[in-house]
Amino acid sequence: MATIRDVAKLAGVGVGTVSRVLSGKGSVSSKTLLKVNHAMEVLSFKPNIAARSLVSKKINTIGIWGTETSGEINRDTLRKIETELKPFDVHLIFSDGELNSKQNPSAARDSFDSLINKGCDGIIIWGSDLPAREILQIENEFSDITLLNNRVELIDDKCFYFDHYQAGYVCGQYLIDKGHRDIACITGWFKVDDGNQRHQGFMNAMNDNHVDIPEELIFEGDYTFKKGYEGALDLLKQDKPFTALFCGNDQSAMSAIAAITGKGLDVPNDISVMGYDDMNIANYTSPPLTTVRIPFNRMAVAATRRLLNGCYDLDLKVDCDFTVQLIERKSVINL
Amino acid sequence: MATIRDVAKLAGVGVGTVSRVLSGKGSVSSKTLLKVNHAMEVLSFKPNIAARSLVSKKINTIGIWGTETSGEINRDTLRKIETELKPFDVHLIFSDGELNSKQNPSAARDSFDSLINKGCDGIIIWGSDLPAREILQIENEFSDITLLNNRVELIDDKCFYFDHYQAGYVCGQYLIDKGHRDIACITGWFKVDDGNQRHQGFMNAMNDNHVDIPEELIFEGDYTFKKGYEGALDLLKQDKPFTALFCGNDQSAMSAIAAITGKGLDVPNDISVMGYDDMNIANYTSPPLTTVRIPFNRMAVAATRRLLNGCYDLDLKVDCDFTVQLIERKSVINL
DNA sequence: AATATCATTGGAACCGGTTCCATTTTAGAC
DNA sequence: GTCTAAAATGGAACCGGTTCCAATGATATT
Repeated sequence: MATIRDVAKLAGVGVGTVSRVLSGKGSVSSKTLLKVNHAMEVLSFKPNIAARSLVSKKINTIGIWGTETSGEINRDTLRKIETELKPFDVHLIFSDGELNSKQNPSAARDSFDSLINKGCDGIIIWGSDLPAREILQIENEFSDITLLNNRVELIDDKCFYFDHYQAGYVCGQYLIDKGHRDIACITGWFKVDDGNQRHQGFMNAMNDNHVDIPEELIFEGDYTFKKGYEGALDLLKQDKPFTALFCGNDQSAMSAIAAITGKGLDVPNDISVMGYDDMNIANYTSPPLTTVRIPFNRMAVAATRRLLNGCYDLDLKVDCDFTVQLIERKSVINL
Repeated sequence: MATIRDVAKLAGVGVGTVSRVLSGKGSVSSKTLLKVNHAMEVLSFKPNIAARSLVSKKINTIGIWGTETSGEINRDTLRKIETELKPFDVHLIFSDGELNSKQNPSAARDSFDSLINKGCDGIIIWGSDLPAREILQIENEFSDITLLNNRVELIDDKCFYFDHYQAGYVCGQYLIDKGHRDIACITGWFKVDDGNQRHQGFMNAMNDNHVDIPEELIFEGDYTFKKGYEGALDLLKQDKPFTALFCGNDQSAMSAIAAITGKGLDVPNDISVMGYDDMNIANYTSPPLTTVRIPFNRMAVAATRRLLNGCYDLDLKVDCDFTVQLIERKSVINL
């Protein structure tokens, strides 16, 4: 592997000159430029990233951290983030908080620390799995972070969150407007803030409309396909008929539909099912899912830009306006 | 940020000694060990990764590259790969070949090069989007690669592929065994080898059983939800009734079911649908999908280990035996 | 007590870039 | 042709680790 000194020697110039050519900063005569470029070509010179990082103190990678269940770290979103990073030649590494959590209870923090030890220029923290206290401490020792789908009071400018309370309320109100009164729930994951918020919003919509949901019709889920399926079967077994089911996310809604259909009932004619998130799959369930659109991708892009601004002293525009949008498809009918 | 020299000074020892403590190699008296550890603690010393990489010529990250449509680079698989890397403190960065491919036709290669320029210790190449000639050239200049779901003759030991021909044949034979004779297809993506292979296997099963599929009942898909949906609608419009539909992957099967159901037909009673891959979603479609299991995760783990062995001179066990398994659920009936 | 052996240690040199400054070259003004 | 300002250039010093070797200290052997 050729080094900058090899290039300098071959081109008959000093290393400083080659470096100037490389960076495009400082002045270089056009004659020298040609010589150097030619030498780089001949030696197929590639600058060593480690040497560069040693001086710049930037490794041009940012980390993203979140737990398996806390949200939708899906490929599509990751790709959106990558697209933001690409123009600045920044790469993304991720670390999964839930990894090995059974063997090691502190795995969440461990996996986070692995991003810090790696020396990432910045970290996107997805979800609210880390206590606020710890986040503030991290922010203090290692300032370049942004939070996605989480809110911590003292660093509000670094938080990109969504009003899940309102979205939950919208869902509840929608089902009521459609004439449903016997309603069941497969909730999100209560260990995580947004799961509570959307449930609270939903329940308050029920309250405000004087609709009572018996406890047996509330199943605590965790956003997975598995729990959605089990939850629907469990709810059907209760001695309380219902005409609508609200699910904490689209994945559990999809598997709930599978469970309901598997029992010989029809969605939406026997039971309406409402999702939450508007993931890609929501278009292609049978029937297509009525749901509420959470602009995760836009939030992720905003969090990424905020982070880039902080890490690399940029001034990218950051969008902060995230609103609820109800997406009516075929899984909820008018009673 | 404290450096190794700060630690040495505080502990009253030389930098070599601190380095020896850090690496655990070479001998250090227990008294000195204590002093050094204490100094590191006090200064909350974290070794600088860039400086380390500069010497070791390893950046402890590997890259994974593949295009959007070529396969199932899903979160689950990435997580499996990460789990393999974690014990060796290696991170994963990925680059998406399909990114911006509309604006820039050479984007696939660009995104690959970005991994090389980054200086990754090794790269997993997923799918067969890169021509064999280019792969061999890459292997030549940059030997640490493994191929996942692709086969290139001269570097067979670095390839982890699956017999899609056989799997396609199994699917065809299964539908025939179930009594189906009027069969339609939404194929995989023909630009990619495995798409051809599974289709070829399937068609040969048809041939061997003297079943003829009219051209109108073969829709060329691309593995996406979208094409699956459109494909099913297109096939239903043809003037050729069919009792079974074979899809190139589970995603297109799922959306095909949505399309068929949306037209008021029943799966499987009117039309049986067969998937391919056995992704997680296959359990939760309505009805649950009969499909064929492709052990992507195991293949990915094998490719990862092979790469680790090459990059870091390890000797991990590499599994190479990947066999077809038919998964019967509810989307195909006996005629 | 003298010697051999081995454990322990300090620190210079190195990895391959960037930065900065002193020096040389060039171009323009008179 | 001389003077001056600006452009262009070379290379030492530096970033923060690792490696290696010479030097020292400790222990065992005779």
